[in-house]
Amino acid sequence: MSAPAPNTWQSIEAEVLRRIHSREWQPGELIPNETDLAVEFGCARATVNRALGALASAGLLDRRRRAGTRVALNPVRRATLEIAITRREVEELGARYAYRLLSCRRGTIPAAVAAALGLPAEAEMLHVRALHLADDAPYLLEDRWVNLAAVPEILAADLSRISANEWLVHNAPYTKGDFVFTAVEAAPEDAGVLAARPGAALFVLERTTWNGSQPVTWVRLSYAPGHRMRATA
Amino acid sequence: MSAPAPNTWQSIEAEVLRRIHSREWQPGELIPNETDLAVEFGCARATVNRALGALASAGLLDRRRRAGTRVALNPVRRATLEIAITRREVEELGARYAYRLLSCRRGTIPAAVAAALGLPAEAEMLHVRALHLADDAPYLLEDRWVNLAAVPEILAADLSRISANEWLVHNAPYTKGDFVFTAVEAAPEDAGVLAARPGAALFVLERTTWNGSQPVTWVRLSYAPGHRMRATA
DNA sequence: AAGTGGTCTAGACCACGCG
DNA sequence: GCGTGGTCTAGACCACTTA
Repeated sequence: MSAPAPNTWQSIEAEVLRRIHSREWQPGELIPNETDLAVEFGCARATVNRALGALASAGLLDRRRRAGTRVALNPVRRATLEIAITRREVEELGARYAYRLLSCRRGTIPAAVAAALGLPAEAEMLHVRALHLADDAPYLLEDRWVNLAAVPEILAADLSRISANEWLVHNAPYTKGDFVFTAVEAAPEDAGVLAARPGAALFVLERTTWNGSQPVTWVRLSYAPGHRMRATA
Repeated sequence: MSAPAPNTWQSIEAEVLRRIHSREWQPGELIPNETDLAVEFGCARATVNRALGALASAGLLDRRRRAGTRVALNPVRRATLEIAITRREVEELGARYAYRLLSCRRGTIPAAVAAALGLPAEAEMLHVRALHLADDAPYLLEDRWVNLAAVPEILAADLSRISANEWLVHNAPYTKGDFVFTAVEAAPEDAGVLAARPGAALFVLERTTWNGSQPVTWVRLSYAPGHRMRATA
């Protein structure tokens, strides 16, 4: 007999994963409870709990008190996207970052933005349009509305030097964010800024953020044609 | 004095988050170690560890052994996308799901697919094209290459009844997946299938999956115009 | 060398939700 | 009611990394 395995929670996670993949435990099937598995693996229940918790948060197990733990019938894979400051996103591509403020003024929001934020149309907002560049080529067009009731200090920021994106990340935490990814055909005015052909397919990310229940900002990021956003799971 | 808080790990996470947001702990700053925080909060170190671990995995703290825990200088927000079976995706929209197999035959892979999978060009592959529909309208065009060395059993599946998507989720687990999101202009042949105008902007998801080190499948999902993919953080 | 986070243990209590 | 997972505790050992 070799020495027993160290029984880390990762090793138990791997063993459980093996049993799922090998169909030893079938989709939908109830697996033994934590106490029994702890005995089988010769470890503490907390260790089993950690391993099963990780698999549950990965979508491979369904766990419910009293009802026990089952192998997920329809495993939902979760892909994690890392959303960094645009400046760092560009720098990590190995490109030189530049930034240009296009316009910045107070105004009232379009109905669609008001609806997304849950604000009245007459709310005091700051509208910012800015272009982010990578190696002098247009990289991303930022079209943003900031709720001045939530972040009045942004009026004192010099948005021609620091992007609203970066200023907000450093100065306006948010507790909740909604992300929507779409593809749109470039509108003529956006195409001009992005050096794209009108009608070109643009990858667009719309983000709405709240701090607690207070809406903070709505932003539409239109990437230059050909952009690829990566994720891993 | 009121009774002490129950000191769940969530309550400690919330308190640490409050200190970060309030700038009591500044970006880049070293925060007290787990032992000291456990004393301050009047709880076990494991509880502090769990709370700080959650914040670190959310990207708000940087933790390193010996070096301690710092407030992240550039918090990287992580958005989680749930990737379900297409059938369920449609059904959860409240629409009636339908599926149509367009073509299915063995063949050799294009160079780009071979490169993504890390396979030689002459690998034995199955090429599947299929259309997923929501309420009889084209929803998603699936263009897939399956590595027959990894999943020979798929030849026995009736892919005119169950989609390759669904068959693979239930029969071919993967351990690693790469996702790429882009926007492309609809090619004439794809536009026809999707009932879209040639040149329309399509939201595209390319996924490459491996089981261990063995490539399993490469798939390109082209959504009908107007598709919105949502995520939360 | 020494201090930090990472993890395991054994035990306990509790919240939830099915029957 | 009661079995399940969820969590907390107190203590211990270890791994990593920086000084």
